[in-house]
Amino acid sequence: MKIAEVSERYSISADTLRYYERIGLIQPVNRNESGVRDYNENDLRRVEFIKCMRSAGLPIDALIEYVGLVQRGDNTIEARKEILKEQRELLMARMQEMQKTLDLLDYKISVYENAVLKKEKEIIQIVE
Amino acid sequence: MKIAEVSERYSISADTLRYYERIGLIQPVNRNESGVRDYNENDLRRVEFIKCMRSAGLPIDALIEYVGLVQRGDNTIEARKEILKEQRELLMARMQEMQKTLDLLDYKISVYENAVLKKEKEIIQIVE
DNA sequence: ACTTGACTTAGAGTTCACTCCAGGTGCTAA
DNA sequence: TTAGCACCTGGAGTGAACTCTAAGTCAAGT
Repeated sequence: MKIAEVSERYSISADTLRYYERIGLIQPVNRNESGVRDYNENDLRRVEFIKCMRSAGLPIDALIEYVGLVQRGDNTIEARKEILKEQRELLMARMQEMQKTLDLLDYKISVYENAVLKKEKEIIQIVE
Repeated sequence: MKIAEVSERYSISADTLRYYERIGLIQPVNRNESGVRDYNENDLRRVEFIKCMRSAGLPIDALIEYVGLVQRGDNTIEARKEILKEQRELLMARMQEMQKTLDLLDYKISVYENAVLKKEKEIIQIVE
């Protein structure tokens, strides 16, 4: 599969796919005789994994480290697990922050709803 | 309260606090006779609000727009509510993405745990 | 009187993660 | 056989959000 189709399938620009490969976030993809990338099943699974991790904001350098360990093979399992666990903790922390913000947003929105209601009833109220 | 104390209290650098004020994310703070910022209760609440919103990744330009409307006063309530609602939706979407990633991380970590267990078993078998 | 240290400003620099560009190669189809 | 298109590369440019620097002011302590 050529880069355009991969780009289309995962909604990642071809530029970004090449960039990911250049910086070692995706392992080098096989080329056909004229040097054009030809993604195989494995490559696609890797692209999908990286897309998922990046969409949650996992930093590129942590992912490069992880991918490097995967390439180095079997006796890196413990180290890989540790990276994932660390990123998992960071992700949970961020999600908890976001939940707090979401709660505050919900509260503020409800205050505004009430303010609008009151206004409709011709009562003026100052809300911030 | 001077900038250093605000910075300390909310773990936001003084540079960032000044930057936020410069770009209109925080309303101009009163100064003492020698031009030094003196944050009052209101300023602190605004700083805390911005900190909360930024920690969840709400973009600065949306927040500037919101803060601008707050300053313009009462007949901007509907517009303010709309901004908050929009940001709320975006936030929820991001959290859902992150939940997917968290699930995948959990799955991967469990696979690694099993892999480690198997290796230990193999080693034991070899030893025995 | 002088040093120290916290504050001020405008503006430059940094980091992250892309995104774009110029110039070039190679397949395909009229 | 030439036009068009998708692809390639190395490197420059971008946008968001800070972060740092230089040069200066001011109040307090020695």
